[in-house]
Amino acid sequence: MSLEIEQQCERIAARSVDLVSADELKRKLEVAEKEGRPLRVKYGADPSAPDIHLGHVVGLNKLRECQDLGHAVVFIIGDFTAMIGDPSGKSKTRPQLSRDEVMANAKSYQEQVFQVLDRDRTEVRFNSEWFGPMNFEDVIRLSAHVTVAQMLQRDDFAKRHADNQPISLVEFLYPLVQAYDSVMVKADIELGGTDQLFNLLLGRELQKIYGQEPQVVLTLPLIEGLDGVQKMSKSLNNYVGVTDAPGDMFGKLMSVSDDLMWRYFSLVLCASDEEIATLRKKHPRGAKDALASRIVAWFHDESAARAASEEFAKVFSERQNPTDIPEVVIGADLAPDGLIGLLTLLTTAGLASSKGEARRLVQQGGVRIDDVKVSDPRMTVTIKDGMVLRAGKRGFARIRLA
RNA sequence: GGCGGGAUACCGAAGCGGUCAAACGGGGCAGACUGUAAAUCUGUUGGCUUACGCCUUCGAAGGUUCGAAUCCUUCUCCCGCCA
Repeated sequence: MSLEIEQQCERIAARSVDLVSADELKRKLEVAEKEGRPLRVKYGADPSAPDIHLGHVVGLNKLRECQDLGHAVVFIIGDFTAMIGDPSGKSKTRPQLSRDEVMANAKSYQEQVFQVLDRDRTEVRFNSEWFGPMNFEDVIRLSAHVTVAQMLQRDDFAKRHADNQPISLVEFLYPLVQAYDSVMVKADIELGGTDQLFNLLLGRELQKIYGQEPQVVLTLPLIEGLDGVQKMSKSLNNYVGVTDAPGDMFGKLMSVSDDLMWRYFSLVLCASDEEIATLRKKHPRGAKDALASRIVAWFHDESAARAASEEFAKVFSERQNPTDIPEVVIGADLAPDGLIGLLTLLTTAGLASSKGEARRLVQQGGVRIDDVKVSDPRMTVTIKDGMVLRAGKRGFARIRLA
């Protein structure tokens, strides 16, 4: 029996960065088993952006593992927080959202989340449930529990304070809000990215103050985005969304650097070290194809993954035209006698946002008509119905005459 | 309340009367190469124009000047320090 606890502990701690503390976790697991109740694993989500990406999946995977061990996930949607506005990791204040926006986001959020989580072992809560009814007096009482010095222990606060960067009072309130969530749901474990460590620990402090046993804190690595350096986030546009179309998803994953792909294998696909060691022996191109295929298959299906892989090879390895090319209808008014200026053609086809950009594309040798390179920006094109215009590696349009 | 600092193109950041559509870095885009939309290297990166050139842009509005991102005035916003 105790061996089993040992194993559970290991499973839960796998891939994690911080665990506060292993002993407490063990004890909680023992008590839970004795009492025959699941542990409550809390995870907070910010519904200010409606779509989840692979960065979130890292945490969701861990939650799913906990569920598979028989525990319960308390998934908190920070609807109250989002309506106030949210300071992002870039230390900028996000715009506040209306109730309707938040609810719409929360809905699509849940749909996506349950592609990873087990619905039956998940309790979804909105934190407006307890923050909504609070009045200002309650807020003051709550904030009295924490000192400014404590707040300044948080790394980014300390840094910004030292650099004379502004810190809004509201930002001091957020960790408190999150910590109070833990009190309200009586969390046994809280999970978050490494940037959440302070907030998670504050949850422990607050729980103690409210006479509860402090939650175990578990942090997971923040996965780097497509740029390979900064953490994956929507605002940096370096993310792979779980709702991305199969082709886009596959392509984005193929653009992950060779070094980074192993982290994706581990954190997104939960591949074991042995499995990764085996994959490392393969050609990186093949390993990356496997990575992309598996992720596409997960969030779409096998056939979509196969199709995406084949399409990718066709377009980027063999430099052929893709199977589906968006069609652009050229009106007769734009092309009298079927003649049109090359630059006008490129902009109306949506392959360049201005004639200047179109000219640049042509001059740099990035434009082809029916696979024939064109290099004169001044050229006039005779339109043939069905001709394929290519701009750069990814821009395609099939021209249709009106 | 007092004092100081700042607002420049997608972002960061130079420039401090003409040679500024504005250095440099990042990002983006393109090309070469390749195993890929990896890595690396090169080019390019306000709009219109075949081009000469023209137009818009340096927080906002006025002003000085032959000429302003650069000087003056007012305004708006942001930040810090001392109270």
